[in-house]
Amino acid sequence: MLKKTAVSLIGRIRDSANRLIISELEKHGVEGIVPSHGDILACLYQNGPVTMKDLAEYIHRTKPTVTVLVNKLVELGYVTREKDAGDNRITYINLTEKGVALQPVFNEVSARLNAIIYCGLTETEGENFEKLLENILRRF
Amino acid sequence: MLKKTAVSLIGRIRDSANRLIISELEKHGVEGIVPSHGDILACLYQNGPVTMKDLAEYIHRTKPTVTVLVNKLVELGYVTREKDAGDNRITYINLTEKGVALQPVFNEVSARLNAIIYCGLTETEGENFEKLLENILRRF
DNA sequence: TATTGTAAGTTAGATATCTAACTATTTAAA
DNA sequence: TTTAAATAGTTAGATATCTAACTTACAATA
Repeated sequence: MLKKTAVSLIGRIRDSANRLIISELEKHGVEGIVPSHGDILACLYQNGPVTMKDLAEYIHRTKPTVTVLVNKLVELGYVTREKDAGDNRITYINLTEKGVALQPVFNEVSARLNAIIYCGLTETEGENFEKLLENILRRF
Repeated sequence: MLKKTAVSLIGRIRDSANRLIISELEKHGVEGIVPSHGDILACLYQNGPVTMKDLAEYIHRTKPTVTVLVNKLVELGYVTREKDAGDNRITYINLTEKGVALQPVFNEVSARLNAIIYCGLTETEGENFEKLLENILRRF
């Protein structure tokens, strides 16, 4: 018998994941960073300098939100803004040394989070879970 | 091969679900209501008058958040506050007629959302999915 | 070339959410 | 009985998020 609790559970898992990320980062002495900031840093670790527009797409947030998030990361010294030489509308976001230095911490937090999510699942079950989530997302 | 995308997908499904709820409610002429307001109304539909404290527990939000959410629902005319006669610290939240009248709309939106989530799953698969989500949540 | 449109980014204003601090009331302990 | 502790709820202040409107720069078309 279905309980129809999936939506609620998904919301609560997201909340729990966000809290865990914030508290793990604080344990490593990193303060003022929330998961969306982490998404931005993750994008920069993977792709190098990225425009505001591409950042917004990557982290699935609007451009004004990304402006606010990047402002914060600039204040905290993790990234810098840089105007594109050819097209003056475009701003590239770059990691600073401090930003680069954060990568091992992020990998650790990420591993801890994925351990909680995937723990107890076989490889196949994990793959099926991911496929199921992808299919759900596609139906919206 | 695991992609380790589950956390990200869960976050995006939540965002999509929230957007769907808001847009479906607006289609029915209901404005200014977000999913957390819906959680409060759902609690009232199921349990009748409830205290602020119990509401907070039920919807997994803090008391100050519930205060804000209830303020909004009062402004919009869906609920009223009522002091407990015996213990003056306690406030009960009651549905108004307008609040009760919203129940069918909520049921419809809820059905639409669950159709998206559970569509394509057999009964057993749905149950396993719910169990999996419950287990993940328990591990945090 | 001038005008019109499009694209990138920020600013403004609103809101849900949190933590911390506060008020008011009830309960417990001295 | 008086004082201390616990409980219910709100207020204050901060922040991430959104939509709408704005600015600036480039592109296209007349």
